[in-house]
Amino acid sequence: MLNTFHEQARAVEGGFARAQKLQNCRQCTVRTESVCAVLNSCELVAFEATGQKVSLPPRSSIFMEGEQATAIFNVTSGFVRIHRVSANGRCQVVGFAMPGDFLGLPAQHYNVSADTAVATTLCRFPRPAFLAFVREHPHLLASVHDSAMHALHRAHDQMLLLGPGLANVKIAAFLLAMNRRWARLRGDSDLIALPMRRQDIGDYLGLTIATVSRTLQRMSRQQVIRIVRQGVQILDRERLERLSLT
Amino acid sequence: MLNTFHEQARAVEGGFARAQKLQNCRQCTVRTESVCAVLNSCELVAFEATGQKVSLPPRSSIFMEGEQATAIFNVTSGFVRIHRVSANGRCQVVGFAMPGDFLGLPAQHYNVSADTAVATTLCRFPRPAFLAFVREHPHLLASVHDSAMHALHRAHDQMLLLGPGLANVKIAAFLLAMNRRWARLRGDSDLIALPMRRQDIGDYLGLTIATVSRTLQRMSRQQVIRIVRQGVQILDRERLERLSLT
DNA sequence: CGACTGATTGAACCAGCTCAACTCATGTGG
DNA sequence: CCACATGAGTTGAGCTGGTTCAATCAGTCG
Repeated sequence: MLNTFHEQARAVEGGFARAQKLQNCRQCTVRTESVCAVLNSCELVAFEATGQKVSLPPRSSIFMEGEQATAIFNVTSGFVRIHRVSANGRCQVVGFAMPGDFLGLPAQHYNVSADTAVATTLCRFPRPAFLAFVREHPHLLASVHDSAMHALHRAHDQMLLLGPGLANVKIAAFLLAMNRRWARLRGDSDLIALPMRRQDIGDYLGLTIATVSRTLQRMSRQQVIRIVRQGVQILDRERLERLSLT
Repeated sequence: MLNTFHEQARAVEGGFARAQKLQNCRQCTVRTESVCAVLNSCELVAFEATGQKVSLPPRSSIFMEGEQATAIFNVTSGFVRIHRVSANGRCQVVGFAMPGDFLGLPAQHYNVSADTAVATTLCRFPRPAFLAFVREHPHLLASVHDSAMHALHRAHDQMLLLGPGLANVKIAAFLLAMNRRWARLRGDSDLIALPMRRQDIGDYLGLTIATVSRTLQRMSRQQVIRIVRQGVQILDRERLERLSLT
């Protein structure tokens, strides 16, 4: 087990054995959800050659705010928490990345930190190789740009939640949003996986861990949800939706 | 004076006389701050041909969330408020655009609303023409993408402010951020123009108008700032910076 | 001069915060 | 196998900063 951020960072750099050559992009289960979807099979082979596969244990750092951006990533399994720390020390989770999502959109320096919530696998593309590939394939840039626009849109969505508002509403809207995101990957289901900690939910919504816990428990008592290991189950979706609008 | 959103929208579409042919991009005062900066003078002439100049009175709509995106804009003077309205009716200001900023980054539909805070002039580029031009000039796409990444970064900055935190801190950080943005355009100054209403500042920071007003008045009483018409003057920058970190 | 919009100010209230105790599951080492 | 340490989550009591609601003030524009 890796214990310091420094060791964890080195794992991602490829210094550890868990980084392997990338193979079989064509069989990749999240390809259709990812920026790679716009590449044809020929381009995919060339793209594949520039990347490597990385497996990380839970709670390890992928990259940190302010670091030189040496690579961009594509999440293939697991769950990633993206956050920033403000001058006064408050941690703001600005998003969660799940399989198919793109990390570290090409800027000189990472402007957020990313770490794994659970065991996670990623495709890692060194930045120079990625930039060179993009120059040759402008439609990939268009796709990356689309992905950035989606990220911006989600950021705006989150702002609506972050501001003032009842904890009930925030949590309900958050649960429904997570449900929709999982549905895109795994199909509709009443079960919502929540691989992150209560603290992360709080830092995402601008609530304390105590309020998150109380609110979930209240919803559970009211038979709106059932709290299960690593997630919740929706019992009364209509009521949850009504809550999220109030 | 245009009174309804509908009339205002038509003004921007070019139905009114205030839309004119675009000229003199080379003399444009904000060109170096804008995405156009990457175009050489030859490209600039071609680009210029696709756009038109639009002048709008204060408090008029540029585009609205959900509308078909028919054009993209570049602010050349004035001040623009960008916002979204949540399901429960709360208005969240997600950003302000000032001269040099790009509006309506190319997506199928606008996903935010934009309206002018004061009299504003914009370059308007019809979407099809813009997309065609970008296809011919991939480095402009790169520039637009950079601009989007900046917008994403600013969105993350704002999230840090939006969450929990004392009104003092939010307002101080907001004032300093506005000061920095104006400094890029007009050079360093103690005067901070605030062309938006108190309500907009509140909707931006997740505070009510009452709190915004009280907080500014308190800072004024404490000789940290002086409240002037359409803005504030920094009297004690060091103290303001200390406040913003607390 | 009124009418109107925006800003300021006051008083009472309340949702979520703080702080702290407690539970529960997990893992560790003797 | 148990004793213990650890970390996450839950729950309680009291506090507080910002909200709400409402009144007042100050420009601005017919």
